[in-house]
Amino acid sequence: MYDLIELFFFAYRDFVGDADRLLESYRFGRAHHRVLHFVSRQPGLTIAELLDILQITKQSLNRVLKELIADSFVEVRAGAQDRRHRQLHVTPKGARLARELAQVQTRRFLKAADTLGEGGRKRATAFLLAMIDDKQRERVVELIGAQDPGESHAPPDLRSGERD
Amino acid sequence: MYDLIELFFFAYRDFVGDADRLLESYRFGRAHHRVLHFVSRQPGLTIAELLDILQITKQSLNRVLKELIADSFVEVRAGAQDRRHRQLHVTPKGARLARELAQVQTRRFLKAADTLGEGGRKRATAFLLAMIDDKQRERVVELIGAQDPGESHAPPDLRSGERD
DNA sequence: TGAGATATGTCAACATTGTTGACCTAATTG
DNA sequence: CAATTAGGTCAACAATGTTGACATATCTCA
Repeated sequence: MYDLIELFFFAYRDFVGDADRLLESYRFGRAHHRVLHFVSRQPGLTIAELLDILQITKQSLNRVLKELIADSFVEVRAGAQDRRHRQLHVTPKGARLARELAQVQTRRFLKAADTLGEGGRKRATAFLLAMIDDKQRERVVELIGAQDPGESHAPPDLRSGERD
Repeated sequence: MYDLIELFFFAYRDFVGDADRLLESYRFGRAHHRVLHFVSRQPGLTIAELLDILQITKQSLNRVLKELIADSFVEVRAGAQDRRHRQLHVTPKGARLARELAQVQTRRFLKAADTLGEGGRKRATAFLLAMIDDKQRERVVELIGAQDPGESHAPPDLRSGERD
């Protein structure tokens, strides 16, 4: 399986490389990307939920989150029921960057799917899913299944008011 | 493609997590792992070749390589024809660790292949290969195709006159 | 109401791994 | 011998992770 080990390494590197190049001009790093991505995907996410997804410490999260907020890519609101919670949302500017980032990475998937032909995407999904820890898989399925995949006309998830 | 983006992220994280846990007891990090892995895969690799594979600076490489050498996981020999070259080899101890690391990661692939059934491995390989930069792909193919996969008694690759 | 528990923020120190830039040695090559 | 090449090393710095300690706001419950 040496070849798979190496392929995974190179493929992941090229995959994140796409985003890295884009992020450079904003002087952001991968950590910013991850935060922006998940906040954009799950509007209203709280700090605790985000920590749970990223599996980093709050100090590490806070460093990048502070910058995203200072630069108006992410917005914080107090929780409605429990005002201790911080609900994170992307601003229009943040949504735009998140979309751009997703686009370059999507392009790579599309090209790959094209190469693989019929059913390529489905099988890639199955493969990646199978590579995830048993204990994490269910949670990840929920996470990615929770939202509609992409460009469809899905209802904006009660997003709470931000629109371009 | 949001789901694929996220799946790739989680899958890669769990994948390297396996090795991380093992490396901890040796007080090594991922950087050490990568070096050990490629040296073990391509005995006689030179510094320049390794830099080319890893795409990091020689200063960064040297930091971890020095430790691997000091702890006798990797061994350096002067090139046979050109004594400026350093030819890197794993020691028996290094080979053992490299094998252990490959094993935990292989286990994950095997489990995934099992889940996916017939042809799963082949398609996973195709997918990962398709995800690699066009410009890098050929080189990667050479890299992973160059060596026999695993435990066999392959001839030491004629690389340049260095012999045990 | 007051005492905890909970969610978050923040300060400081440190580890790992990447970077740039400068400079050094040894070996090869023309 | 002079220039080039392969590699080593020092120093400084950046990004992102960690631990530990402590502060604040808010909620919950007796």
